[in-house]
Amino acid sequence: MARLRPSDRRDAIVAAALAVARRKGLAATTVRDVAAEMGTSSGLVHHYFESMDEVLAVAFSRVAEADLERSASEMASSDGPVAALAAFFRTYAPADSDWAFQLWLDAWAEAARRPAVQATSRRLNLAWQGLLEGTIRAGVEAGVFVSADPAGAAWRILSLVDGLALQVVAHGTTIGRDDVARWAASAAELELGMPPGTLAQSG
Amino acid sequence: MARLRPSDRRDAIVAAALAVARRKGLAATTVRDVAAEMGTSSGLVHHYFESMDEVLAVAFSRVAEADLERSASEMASSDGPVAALAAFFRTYAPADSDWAFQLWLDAWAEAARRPAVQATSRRLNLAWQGLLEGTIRAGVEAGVFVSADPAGAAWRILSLVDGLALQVVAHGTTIGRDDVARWAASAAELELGMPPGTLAQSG
DNA sequence: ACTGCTATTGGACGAATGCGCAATATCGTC
DNA sequence: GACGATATTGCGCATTCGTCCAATAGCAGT
Repeated sequence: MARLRPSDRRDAIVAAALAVARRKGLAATTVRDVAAEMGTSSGLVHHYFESMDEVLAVAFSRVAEADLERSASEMASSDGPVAALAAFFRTYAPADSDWAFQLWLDAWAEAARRPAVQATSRRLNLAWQGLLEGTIRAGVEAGVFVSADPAGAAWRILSLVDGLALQVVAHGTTIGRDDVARWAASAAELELGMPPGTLAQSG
Repeated sequence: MARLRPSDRRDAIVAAALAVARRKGLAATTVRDVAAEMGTSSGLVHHYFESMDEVLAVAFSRVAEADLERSASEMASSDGPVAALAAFFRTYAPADSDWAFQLWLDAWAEAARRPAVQATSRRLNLAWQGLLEGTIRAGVEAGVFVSADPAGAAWRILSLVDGLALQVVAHGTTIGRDDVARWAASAAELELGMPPGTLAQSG
């Protein structure tokens, strides 16, 4: 196969791993799968990554990080905490693509067996929570939110969205994507002491 | 090893599989593990089950079903909807054991790729939601809960608990088991229009 | 054109997996 | 106590896994 610059090859390996993971799941993605997807030999993968665990962690991290940054930038450019919170619900992963959230499901399950995946998953979840907590604190300071425990509120809102999205992606029935958005928003209004419908108007 | 009646042996195999899964996780449970746990040969497992997949599916279904029935019976024998709800939070799986919830994580991730797992997972999740919805309707009727949408409220409470427990089991930090119980209960109080602390007193 | 660096190859290795099968042990029945 | 049915054994087979390594091939700088 063509000789690539190291940074390009690393990207190619990660991209190939994601292509396979999308088809077979993160847990079932093997070194040989990745090599075959790229059309190269399997030894090449270990020339760039210490272990398969690391490949999967980096692959997962790439998509998850991109989603996080997109939400973060949309929230940062919003006009005030209420609009930022609305932007959060609008851009949170499951809204636009099921497969990205399926990757989260895979990562959560694999975390118990793959240290690198667990570290990445935990780091990104903490980042999401921090993003929310910061917005909530800003809203409390601005007088538009009421919360005695911004950190806990952030965990509750994040967990609710994850739990609801889980039902949609894993089971694909009874709950719809629009239910997730609507219910999560109304729960947030309740949690943060906003008048019902506030978030819907700002979305 | 002692010669057992077929139905007893099947039970013993499933029990052994669960004992191993408790230690290593369901995905990492092998035929030889199960045999060693029972103190028998590995061939015996295949004499009773078509495949290892079937063993794991039955094992998962057994614990999940048992947890559900235990909660259902505790809730049914409770004194009124408030006590029933408190019983739900008290007996819901992640509260007492991490490993059972790891089974759920595995199941949710695998659901996308294995129809049999998805069917079982969906059925049991629906049962949990139904259990909650029934309790909420009873509470609304009795005048102790306020809810315009009992079905949605049940999904929100269930999803919140799942999402919080997920953080505990998958990442093992930042959030503790007691946070899950406390936060879920207070969110339920908010959701169902109960005075704060109501559930803690009934727990 | 030559040379040094390294990206890439392709297979070997050991460990682990699910599964199948002939041989053996053990029970209930007559 | 002998016999038939079958529960149980113990190992072999083919695959697959992650990892490693010596050999090869291709590019950059002189």
